[in-house]
Amino acid sequence: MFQQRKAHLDARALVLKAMAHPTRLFIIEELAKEERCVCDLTEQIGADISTVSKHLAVLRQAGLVLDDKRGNQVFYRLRVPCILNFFGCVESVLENRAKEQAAYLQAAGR
Amino acid sequence: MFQQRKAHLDARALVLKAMAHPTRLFIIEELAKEERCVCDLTEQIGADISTVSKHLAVLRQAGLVLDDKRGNQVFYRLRVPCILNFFGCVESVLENRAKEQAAYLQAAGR
DNA sequence: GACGTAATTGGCATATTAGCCAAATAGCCA
DNA sequence: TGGCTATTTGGCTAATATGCCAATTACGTC
Repeated sequence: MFQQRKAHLDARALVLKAMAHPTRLFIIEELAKEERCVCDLTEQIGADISTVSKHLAVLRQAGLVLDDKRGNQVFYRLRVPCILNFFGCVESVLENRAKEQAAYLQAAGR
Repeated sequence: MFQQRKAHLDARALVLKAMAHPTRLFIIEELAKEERCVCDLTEQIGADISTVSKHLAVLRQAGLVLDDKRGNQVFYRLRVPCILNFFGCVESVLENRAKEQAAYLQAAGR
């Protein structure tokens, strides 16, 4: 892997890594509906608010969400809606896997 | 997060996590061109073959690639080309970030 | 069967991540 | 200013991921 290509791959991997956590995927889906303050997300997720805040920081640093302070709460919103398109593709991966597993089980005579 | 939704998010996160590594992104891009044996990929990447093999196992378990043993080598190919579409979206994230950073530096008078 | 090559697996050391608590920061209102 | 709420940050521990080496497995050839 050449120098330049490596740097580019690293940058991409960072964005993907930011998305690659169930709680952060949840946040992304919720923000796709509408903006939310940290307190609302925290209540939905059921974790410590500091944990949620750190997840949001990861998403922000990756460039996936924007924050907006209003009064003493901070509202987050999705910055890059196109990532939602990707979920359809991920679904197809999951479906393929499920089918394959079913076929395997059938072949095994169960 | 309800039980069912959580399971679904976990499954999605697993697929994303499998993609979220520079070496594995490299492999995905190479396999998008054409199938490759482990030895070829290893040479391109320049890591230990066991390391590459493990990366491929991660991609396989996530359902992203398929393997095909021929003779004493194993050829891998991309199973889900739609993930390539996503890279365009990731690029836009990276571009936005770059622009913002440039604006920030300019505002700071540099 | 013995040898060589390709690939996977096990094991280990190191690095990174996640989540909680406690402490600090920031804004609102009395 | 003091008290209250919302959020972020620091610090710690536990869990997970990475990459190498060594050992094993699988295949082809002699």
